Amino acid sequence: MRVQKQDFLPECECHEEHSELIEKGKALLPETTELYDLSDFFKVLGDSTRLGILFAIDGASMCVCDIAAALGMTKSAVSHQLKVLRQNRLVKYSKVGKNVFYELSDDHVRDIIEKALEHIEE
Amino acid sequence: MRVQKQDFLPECECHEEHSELIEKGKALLPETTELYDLSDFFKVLGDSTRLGILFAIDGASMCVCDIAAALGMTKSAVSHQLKVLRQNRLVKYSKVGKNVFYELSDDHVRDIIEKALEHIEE
DNA sequence: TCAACAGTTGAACAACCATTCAACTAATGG
DNA sequence: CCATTAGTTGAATGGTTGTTCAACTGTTGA
Repeated sequence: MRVQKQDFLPECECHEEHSELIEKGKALLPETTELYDLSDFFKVLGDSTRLGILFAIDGASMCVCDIAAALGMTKSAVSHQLKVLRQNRLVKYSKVGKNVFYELSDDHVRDIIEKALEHIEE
Repeated sequence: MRVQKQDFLPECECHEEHSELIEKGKALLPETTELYDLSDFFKVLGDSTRLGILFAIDGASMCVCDIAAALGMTKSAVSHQLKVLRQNRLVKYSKVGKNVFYELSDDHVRDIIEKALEHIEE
């Protein structure tokens, strides 16, 4: 969701005393586009179906039909989510006959999921 | 080991030849609850406002009013998102007079965001 | 040539979610 | 005690999004 910056400032007034703090906080903010790219990336991982797909194809590439069978979902639902993963370059695919085999595009994502798993298991 | 049949199976039939592949994929899936916990965690990070808050308070704790000023948003909107961050233990807070100061709860999250930034910058 | 199957896609629908608004609590200073 | 300000909260609203359904493409094998 694209949030618009407001032209007016929030209604409180404590920032008159904290102006340096606010400047410091502002300085830490990435570029707006970078912030959106980052949240978009996390948004892709923020769905159990898409995560399930990533886990399932970790190890060996699988065709859509098999992924659907492994997750207990329809091909259509899986295909829709594969499209999202494709558009965000988290998976790559190759056609073999009637089948389309998907696999992880790199192991950067593996690391991030690994780290997140460590975080929630504590 | 026998595969347990689900209420509905995907309508395709290629899994008859690929049954080992499917089993392999299924074996890689985490427990359902763990998958949901993981996607919930990423969901929290999948919002530019919440990410902005995390960036802003990285370095020094800030009160709600200042965070709102740094992000150019209303206190209410920020407070709602701080609640989400609180409930997921990504931030902690301390009251000082009328102000409530928020800070990052640990630097596990910093690492994950760092890694994700590396991933999208390529 | 044609039937069957793997996969994709767009529309529709429902569930979800972020912001706004207004009302509220609590702390401060006069 | 009262006015003011920081912060929270619930309801309402509008946008987003995941799944379903049906229709479609393209490949295979008979």
